[in-house]
Amino acid sequence: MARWLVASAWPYINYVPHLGTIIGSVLSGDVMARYLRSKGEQVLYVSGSDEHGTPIEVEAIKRGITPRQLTDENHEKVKKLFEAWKISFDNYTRTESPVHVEFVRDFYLKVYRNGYIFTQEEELPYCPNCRRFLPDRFVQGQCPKCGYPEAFGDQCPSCGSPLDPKDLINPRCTICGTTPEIRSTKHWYFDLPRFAEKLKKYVEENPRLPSNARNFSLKLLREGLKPRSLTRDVSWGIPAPFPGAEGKTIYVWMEAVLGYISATIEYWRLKGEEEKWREYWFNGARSIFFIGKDNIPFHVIILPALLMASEEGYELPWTVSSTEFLMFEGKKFSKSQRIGVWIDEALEMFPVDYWRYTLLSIRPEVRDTNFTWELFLEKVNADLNDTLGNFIHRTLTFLCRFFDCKVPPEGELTEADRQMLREVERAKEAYDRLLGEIRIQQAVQTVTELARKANKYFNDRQPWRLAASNREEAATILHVASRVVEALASLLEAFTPTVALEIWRMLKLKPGENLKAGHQVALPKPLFRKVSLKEVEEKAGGGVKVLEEKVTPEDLARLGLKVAKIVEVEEVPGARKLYRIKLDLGGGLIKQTVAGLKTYYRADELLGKLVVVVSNMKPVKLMGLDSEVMILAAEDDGRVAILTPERPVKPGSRIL
RNA sequence: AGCGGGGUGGGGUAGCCAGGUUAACCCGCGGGGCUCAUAACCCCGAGAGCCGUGGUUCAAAUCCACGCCCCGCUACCA
Repeated sequence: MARWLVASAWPYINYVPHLGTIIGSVLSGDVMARYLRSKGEQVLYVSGSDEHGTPIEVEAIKRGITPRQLTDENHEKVKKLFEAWKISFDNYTRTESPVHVEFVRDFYLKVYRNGYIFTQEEELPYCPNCRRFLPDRFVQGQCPKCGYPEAFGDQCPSCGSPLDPKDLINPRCTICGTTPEIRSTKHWYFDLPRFAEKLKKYVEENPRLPSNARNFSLKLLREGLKPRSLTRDVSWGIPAPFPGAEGKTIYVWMEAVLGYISATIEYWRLKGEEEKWREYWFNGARSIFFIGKDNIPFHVIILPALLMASEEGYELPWTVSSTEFLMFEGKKFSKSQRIGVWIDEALEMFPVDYWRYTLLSIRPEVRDTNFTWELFLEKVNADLNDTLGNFIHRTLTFLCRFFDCKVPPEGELTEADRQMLREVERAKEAYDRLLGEIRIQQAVQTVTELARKANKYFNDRQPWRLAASNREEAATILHVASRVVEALASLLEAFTPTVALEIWRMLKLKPGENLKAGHQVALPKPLFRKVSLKEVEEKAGGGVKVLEEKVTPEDLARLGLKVAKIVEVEEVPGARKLYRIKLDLGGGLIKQTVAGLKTYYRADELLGKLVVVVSNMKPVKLMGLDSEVMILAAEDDGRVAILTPERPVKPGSRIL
């Protein structure tokens, strides 16, 4: 029998993960681990907290604690959260684990002795005040290409040009603001290009890789691999084991990917079976990695190359399930802008299986998908509550009301009954086939679809009509319906484990046990409840989530949209983009605005123009000048056009 | 800029790799049925011809080319 290692990407724990992080990694991995276990396979599911590196060090400094204190705290928190999310890890460990540290050092020493590591001097920005070398992201300054003042050392967010920190004008350290200097430092490199041929073969000959992972990796290989730097001048990390590398640590990415192995070792060491981990990494063991698409190079290129470089004969990743991204209400999840839902707040709002079901049913397998509250309501109310929950509840209630909560015997099956039982088998087959291809989204749908068919069956057969007149036939129908409930429990286990357990409990069965005629079930209680938009609004309030509201004519009226005529345009001393503009709003009313139009319009172009304004803006001061209204303009990729009435109307005309 | 992934009824998705019955499913919408069940459930109907153009083919949403649009990546941000 094959041994399976299920692995999910290690969350970087400078903060709690959000919904997008876990659907691609730990939640998907959990489904697969549960599924394979249910098939009787030998499965080990591992992951852990990724806790080294500059961002965590900086976060700790900000909070006045040590990095270790920070990660101790966050690791405990995240670990507990994953338990609450019912993620069935066999080992959720961390990169500070002594087993990991020891393994990484041994591993790289081996790779070093095998001759795949070399050193090189390079020049990097160094902050004399923080006394540290700065990663590119930690240097900010003016972009040499477009002049944007807040460009990062690796890229300008305004014009998109890739940059080198040395090119920035007036560079500064983002931690303390000091001007960095360029210092020379020596670093150790992993000779990745040496594995290009073998990697190409690996990718090309692995038919299981999803197309995004495959194509992206082949593209990287076509473009040519570069040596990967292995070390950093950062104190918070695993000390590099190479001779002469005192004071250097291993770059976080390059050690965290080895965590999959160290977590396996740690698991078996704790069990007292020191050598057993090898069964999960050698001799035909199969590994499945669950990651987001941003992680493809590390799992399809770098990890396999490192395994090759060890020359120990490790099995390479059997497949990598790389999802696209989950968006939140049409936007990227953003910690700084508070866009999204984090896994701690999610559970404070609704039961874990509401989330698991919704996320799994929109798992971004083909393209980016979008989480919206509207969608959440649809999944919970229509799928879970109305379809699944109601079918189970109506069946068990019927059973208790008419048959003393006892499962009746099968009796004589009609074609419709046989058809229903065939649908159960068909659903199980589809479920197996789809999960075998790691198509979780479709597999979830298969289960809901079965419940739908069961509702139809129940309706068509109308057992309530027969309960008095033809008790035997009614009995047969309820026998069949009960078996569907039983099947739903096992099919739901991987997706919504808490609900599955609850169904087993109501059936008074142990998970996986078969239902027999005469078996007594419990009085049912509803598995789900409906969620209202209002409830979401109340719970999700606090500015964390944004609900898309439809606008009424009254809302439009609130803006006080009016036509106004520009009667005066003046430059604002000292401002690069601003004009001070006076507008005639009709009836002798003159209001002033300060608008950023100077780069788009000359003063004489604006003078006399009829424009659309929001007349009841809350006044603000810009460059010390009052701005009371706002001129509406359209923006298209850097070009700006003022809105103006299509034929002349009186200033002050209302806009409807 | 280059590269990768996409553009399918009003909304959300599947189908595309392995071309082929009336383009599937959920929500929503209009009408009807049932009353066992959590105002649930079931049925019927309206609504797209699959971004555009051109090609390959007996046959294309599915393959190819070009164009337009969206998202992401470009690897010392984790």
